[in-house]
Amino acid sequence: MASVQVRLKDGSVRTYEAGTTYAEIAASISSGLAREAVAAKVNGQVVDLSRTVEQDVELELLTLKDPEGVDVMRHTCAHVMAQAVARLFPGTKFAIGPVIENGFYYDFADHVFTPEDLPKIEEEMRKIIQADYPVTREVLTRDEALAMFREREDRFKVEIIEDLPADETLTIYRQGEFVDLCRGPHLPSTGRIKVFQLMSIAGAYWRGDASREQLTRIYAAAFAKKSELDAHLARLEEARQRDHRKLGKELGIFMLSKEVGQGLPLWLPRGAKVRRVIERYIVDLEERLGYHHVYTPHLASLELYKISGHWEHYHEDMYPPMQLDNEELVLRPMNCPHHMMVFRSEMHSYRDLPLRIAELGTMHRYEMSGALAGLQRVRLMTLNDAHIFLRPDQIQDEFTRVVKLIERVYKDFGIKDYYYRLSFRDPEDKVKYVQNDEMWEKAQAMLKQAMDEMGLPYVEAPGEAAFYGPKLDVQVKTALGKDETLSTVQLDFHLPNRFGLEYIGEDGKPHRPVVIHRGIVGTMERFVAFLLEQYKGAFPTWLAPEQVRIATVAEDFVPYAEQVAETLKSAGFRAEVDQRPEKIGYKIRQSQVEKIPYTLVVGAKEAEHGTLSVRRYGQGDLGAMSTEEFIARLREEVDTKALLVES
RNA sequence: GCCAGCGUAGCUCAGCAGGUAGAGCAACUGACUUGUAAUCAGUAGGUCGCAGGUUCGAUUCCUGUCGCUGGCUCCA
Repeated sequence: MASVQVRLKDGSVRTYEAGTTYAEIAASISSGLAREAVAAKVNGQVVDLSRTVEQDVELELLTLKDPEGVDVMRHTCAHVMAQAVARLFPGTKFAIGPVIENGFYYDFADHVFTPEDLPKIEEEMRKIIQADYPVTREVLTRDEALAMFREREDRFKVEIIEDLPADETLTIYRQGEFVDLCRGPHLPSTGRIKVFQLMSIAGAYWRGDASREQLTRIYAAAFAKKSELDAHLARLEEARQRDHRKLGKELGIFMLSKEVGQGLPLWLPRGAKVRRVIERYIVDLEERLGYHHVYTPHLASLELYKISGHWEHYHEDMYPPMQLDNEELVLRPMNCPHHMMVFRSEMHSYRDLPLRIAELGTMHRYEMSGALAGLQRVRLMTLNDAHIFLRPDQIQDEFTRVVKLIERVYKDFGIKDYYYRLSFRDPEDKVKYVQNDEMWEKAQAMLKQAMDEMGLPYVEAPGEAAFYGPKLDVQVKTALGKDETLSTVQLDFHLPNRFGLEYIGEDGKPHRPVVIHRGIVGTMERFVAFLLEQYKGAFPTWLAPEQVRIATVAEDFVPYAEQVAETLKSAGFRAEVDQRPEKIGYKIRQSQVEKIPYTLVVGAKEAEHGTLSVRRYGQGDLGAMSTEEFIARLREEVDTKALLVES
């Protein structure tokens, strides 16, 4: 028998006979490892402990302390769930059951699940785990596998196998009476599963394709320790508490109602105040940076969108045309064509470029009803939009300037948790994207180069581009963990052609400009939703709808409180007096619940000495100070856009 | 749009083997004139999302519809 050298994680090298299983190797190292190992990582690839070593390898034995070990457990747990479902609901068909963050899911068909089924499935899973079935691996040829799953009328598995190359060897895993087509690896036995909890039922399309069969997906969480599951559940609860829909309602930021229409938010006074501060901030900043803000109509002739190509590529997301007089009008889904027309309104010299046309552009998009979510996903939105007209040689400089602007703005809002995504076209998709291979290659390469030269990390996402060009998206996560785009920078060689844009070059001849589309704050709706979640509703002082609440200890001190409020308002701050005949404790509680940055308590002492008792949200009572001191403090906080520091 | 679940007072929620509803907070009235997270008492408020059906009788059961939630797809 040939012997092989196995290099372990600690660098030591041991010799085994070829054909030794990794489980046996684990046992030869220590009884603890024999007990705890769940899988083997061989030359970087995770495999079953039952596999054998056949040549010299690097070996790491994985336990449930390793994230990869936990993933193996999650995968086996998915099989256990499928086994439980097979026992409880015979005839259910199985699609796929992959591992995801914090757990796994499995997609089923031919059985309608209700939430009441989940405890039953969990109970059956516990029995399967208790029974501690060995999980065994078998290798089949493609034809054997095909025959097996055809026999079982498992249409999804059959389709998976049919899509694999003819010479592919396949594996199946068995545990007790259950068998599933699976690449593995798995735990040695079902009894090794630690803690899990079935979380929710959802619909999902077979292979993620909306034109295909809809399956029922059961999501589950699974961890190596109960404490980890508990922590996960606590995080979910925390997330629900910071959901912008809950906070937005509680704090009077916005409302939605079916009487107004789906996805059409009303900005309530407090939300409108926050939005106004953001709008002033970004417009002022952009004007300082050479942007020219314009106003253009929300309605447009359909002609305009035929010229731009939106009608061809984007009409499913547009409200249908209205026929009036001899005009067909649409609600605009984007501002780009209007800004193209602004550019075309006069002749431009190469010296005028870059020309930056900006607008808080309100637009309507017919989003699918199921996609709507609070302010995060709406049908009417206002974008902090701009179109920058450039010479080709200016692309990289200007792109860099825009990315720097994004970083500046994010810093001001304290946004730290984001990543860059280069969104490219899917070359296979001939319908969604305009067809011009050379343009796409050139534009995508330019974006990559610019990001590389700035030294910024990014991920690439094929199939995420706009129909007219690639883009850089800034991705953030919502409280509930969904990825969404906050800011976007898009490179466009297409619309300038469609609109026949020209500038006169140094050579006195007309040239075609390039356009950068960009949204920094993105849409006001999504941005405020994001901020609500990020700040847990406690806006920093510069953004807070009400910065100061003045609470009177008794009615006698209302005149003094009014005087203080007047002083603060004339200094440019947002202050209100709570003069109701309530106890001071009650007023303070209410001010705290409303997450107002500062609460001023005024009574006899303050009125007599002309001072204020200052309470900071998140910090508590700061003691007495003069009105001047307080204004200086406020001014400093607003000017520096200080973030809330909790003590 | 699709699959599943949910829809009771302004808000958060109870209730109902089918006999036309209840709490807390908020609102309003009154008393209390108050010192750092909820003073007390009282009043008012709901065709139980909407429309059909079953039934002597429906908030409760069934169907449809609208909306919301989770997920899929899509997207700023």
